[in-house]
Formats: sequence, structure tokens, C-alpha cells
Amino acid sequence: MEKSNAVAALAALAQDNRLAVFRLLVEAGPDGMPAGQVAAALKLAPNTLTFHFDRLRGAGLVSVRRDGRSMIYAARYDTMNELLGYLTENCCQGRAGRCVPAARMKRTPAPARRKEPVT
Amino acid sequence: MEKSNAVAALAALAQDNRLAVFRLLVEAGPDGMPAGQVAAALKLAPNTLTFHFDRLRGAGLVSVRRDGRSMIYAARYDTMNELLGYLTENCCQGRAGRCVPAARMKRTPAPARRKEPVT
DNA sequence: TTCTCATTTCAATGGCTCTCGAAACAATTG
DNA sequence: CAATTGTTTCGAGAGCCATTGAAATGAGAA
Repeated sequence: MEKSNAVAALAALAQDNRLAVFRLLVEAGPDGMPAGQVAAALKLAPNTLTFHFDRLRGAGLVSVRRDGRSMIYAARYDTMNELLGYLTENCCQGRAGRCVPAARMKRTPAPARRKEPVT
Repeated sequence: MEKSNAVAALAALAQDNRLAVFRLLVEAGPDGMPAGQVAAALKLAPNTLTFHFDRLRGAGLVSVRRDGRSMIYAARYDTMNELLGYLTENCCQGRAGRCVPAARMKRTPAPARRKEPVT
């Protein structure tokens, strides 16, 4: 994942309602959830929700498909995975051990520094 | 980590310059780096940098100490750790396997989708 | 077709963000 | 003391964000 994509994903999740939406979709599983159901669960106006969905989708964190009159949104785990990868690689001195919970620790002999140019 | 703290941390990192600052501080190690050196490395105006430092500090991602006339900023790995923990716990269906790198994947039965995701 | 439901689009608004220039503050040096 | 260096504070402006109400679109039901 590139820096700009990471910033986009972080920005998409850096908002109360959007983070709630994403968590709900994650909970809903790979099959996703109709927009209306999300709106009801989080008590959000449908147009406001569309706005947030657009942002999540723009960051690649969510996918949509139509099912009849419903739009079904689903979390994209792969993107979330890449985001976590980016954060552990670039914000933990190249060694996961610095920042990651013990469960996810991965020993790395030499810290790989500056995979991407620091702009 | 609570949701509001996670949102704050995500927002702090969801900006090009701030993410660059944080990465630089992570690279610099636990001893940190003087503000001026960060400003020089990233070519940011000192007052602009102060603005971003304040945000990172507000999110608990950075600490400061004075050394003579220099203010030395350092990354707070513990907070980054908690953020990653929050994301894996709350955005990966409670099972790390959903989102963490393949190395640690635990297989869960993947239900078939009805229609193709439109992204 | 007409009606209804689910969702999106549009336009507008208040609030927040990021950046800049100028000035102020703090600590060391002469 | 005054001068210099490193950083912060203040004030202002352009632009983006999140939300809202009203209108429009798409798909199924009558």
C-alpha cells in the first residue's frame, strides 16, 4: 500500500460515524448489509450515510452490490489488511515488535528502513 | 483503547505531513528528534510543524521534552500499539485472522456471495 | 401504468483544517 | 545587558467536511 492510499484509508476511518459504519459492516461479515439496515442501526439519515459510504468506498474499504432495490455494502478486509501492514511497516521502525501486540509479533532480524521515500 | 481515542489517533495520522512527521519520528527512535530537524527534513514551516505536532500530541502519538532551546519530539509506540490493537479487534470481526497478514491467517469458512461486488 | 420503497443526488450551511506571515516567547551567547 | 537561535502563539484566509431538506433515480409491486 502506498502512502497516499494509507492516508485515504486513515481519513476514511477517522470519523465517528464512518468508523461505526465500518465496524458494523465488519461484524456483518463478507455478505455485507443493506444501506437501510445500516442507517437504522446507527440512526443516520440515508443521504448522510450515502456520503459516508462514498468516502469508505473511495478509500477502498467497502464494496457495494445491488440486490433488488437495496444497495448492499460490505467491508473489504483486504484493504484493512494492507492498511495494518502499512502501519506496522512504516510506523513501527520496520519491526513489527515495536508496536504490535504480542499475538501478532513477527521477528525481523534487520529493520528495513524507508521502503518509500519520505516526502 | 476507546473509540474516541482511536478516532483521534486515526485523524492525527490521516494527513500527509503528519504521517510523514510520525514516520520520521518512528525512524528516529525512542530518543526522538528536535523540531527544527524535523522541519528541515520535511521542509515544513516551523509554525506549521508546531500545529501538526500539537495534533499528534493531542492524540497521544507523540511526546515532547525540552533540551536547551530545542523541543525534542518522540513517537509514542505504546499508543500506536493500542491503535493497531483497536483496529484488529474492532475492524476484523474480533478475529485477527480476518485482516492480519497471511502468515498468521486462521481459516474460517468463507460463505459464497450472491452477486458480484461492484466496489 | 401508477404507486411505493430504497437509495442517491443536489444545493446550501456552519464548522473545522491546513497553511501562512508576523509577532512573541524561551534559552543560550557575546 | 543586547543579540541570536529555536520554537510557539496569534490572526486571518482558502478550502474541505459533515449534515440537512428537497428533489430525483432505480427497481419492484399493484
